[in-house]
Amino acid sequence: MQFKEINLFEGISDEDVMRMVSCFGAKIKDFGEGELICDYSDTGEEVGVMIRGCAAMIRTDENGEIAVMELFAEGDIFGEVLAFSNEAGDSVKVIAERDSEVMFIKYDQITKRCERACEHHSRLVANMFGLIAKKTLSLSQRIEILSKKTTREKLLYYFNILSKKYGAEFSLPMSVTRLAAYICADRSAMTRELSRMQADGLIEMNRKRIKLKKVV
Amino acid sequence: MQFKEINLFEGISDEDVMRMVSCFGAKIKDFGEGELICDYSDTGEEVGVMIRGCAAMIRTDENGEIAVMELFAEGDIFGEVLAFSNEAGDSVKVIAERDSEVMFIKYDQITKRCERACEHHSRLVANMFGLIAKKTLSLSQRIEILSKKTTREKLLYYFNILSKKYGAEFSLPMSVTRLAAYICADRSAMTRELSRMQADGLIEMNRKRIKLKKVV
DNA sequence: TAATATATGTTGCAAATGCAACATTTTGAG
DNA sequence: CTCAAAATGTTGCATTTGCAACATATATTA
Repeated sequence: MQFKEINLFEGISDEDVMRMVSCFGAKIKDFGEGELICDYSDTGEEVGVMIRGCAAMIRTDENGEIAVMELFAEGDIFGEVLAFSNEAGDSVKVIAERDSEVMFIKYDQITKRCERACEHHSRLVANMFGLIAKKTLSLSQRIEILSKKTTREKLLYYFNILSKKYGAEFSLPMSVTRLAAYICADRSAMTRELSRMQADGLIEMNRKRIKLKKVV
Repeated sequence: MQFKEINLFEGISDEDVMRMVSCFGAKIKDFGEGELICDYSDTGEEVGVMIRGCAAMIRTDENGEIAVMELFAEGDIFGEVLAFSNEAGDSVKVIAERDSEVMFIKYDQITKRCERACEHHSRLVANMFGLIAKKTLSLSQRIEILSKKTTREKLLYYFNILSKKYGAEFSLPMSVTRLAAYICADRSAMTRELSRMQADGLIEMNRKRIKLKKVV
């Protein structure tokens, strides 16, 4: 295991992580492909850390419609309190997409100063804040995008965010189909708008490769 | 001062709050109406706690357009890391709307275990998690709303959330105009849709008072 | 490799929406 | 109370969008 690559444990050595894990009474479990990692009907006050593999958070509504809410890769954390609202009372589950290893830590163990006063506890708390803040940021970013009126405005706003990160030429970090879902637009309508934007000389596009002509 | 009413300090006595404040080196400042509380151009690693009064987070974009992003009441916390993304590089400021009192605490003081080992430090951290989680929840709730295709679906989803909280009859927690901004719809178009929903027997509505006929 | 599933691209059409312009009501300041 | 400002309600019209039904391209698996 290389815990160093997991953001939650950044700045903490593998040995210290192991020490904290036992101090916290955290559990590490293995899951095969398709196996249920957790179910948010029974609310556990735990945070899950993807040590290895990947998983998907799946929502099933009362009509049986299934939606992938989030994908988790190695190093990602997930938990009931972390970034999803389930006001509709739908079934929300996390399912392993491959063979995976997940660590479960109780929230109150993170917030409490443990009795043995683990050296790196405050670092863990700071990392946790950082991760939640990052998630919060990506949520508010998406709200900014969704608050634009037209598909063109949504796309341009999103492309500008990407261009600030990667420059005027970049590859989409997701498929076109997923992009449509992300900006909550009909896929075909979005493709049509992308064509128009090319015709209007705003972008050049080839598959996932995009060149933003006029950076705002 | 009654710190007990401030969520961040819940479960901590006023005396202990004062003790922690001095231990943290936190500052309490007064602001008059219209005064600048903080500016996110110069990024301070602090969290602000509204002790008294209220304030607004204001964004000004490159075209000089002004938008109220958030309103803060007594007990609310705000901070750079907390729930806003500023990819567009707009000017974001927090302005006092009345005479107000604000406490500023440095993030790392919250995450670090202080040297004098304040008794209630872990309670503070837990409260902070709770507040961020609450904010995260409201953000993802808004995303759920914005992801609905039609104005009617947005409204019904939002009304159902409210009805789970307050029952089938409730008052809007904001003005109709603000509701339109919240669901990112044109105000007049939204009003039109509300009329149609009444005509279709989905709701009864009188000003802010709403009765949801068919709870989903 | 072939066969199948998935992703992408295109278009007509009906429905939903934004926008503008207006009337009316409510609120708040003096 | 009076008056002005803000909020609310209404409607016609042009634009944008979702939807359906396709064709084609790419990826995946047997």
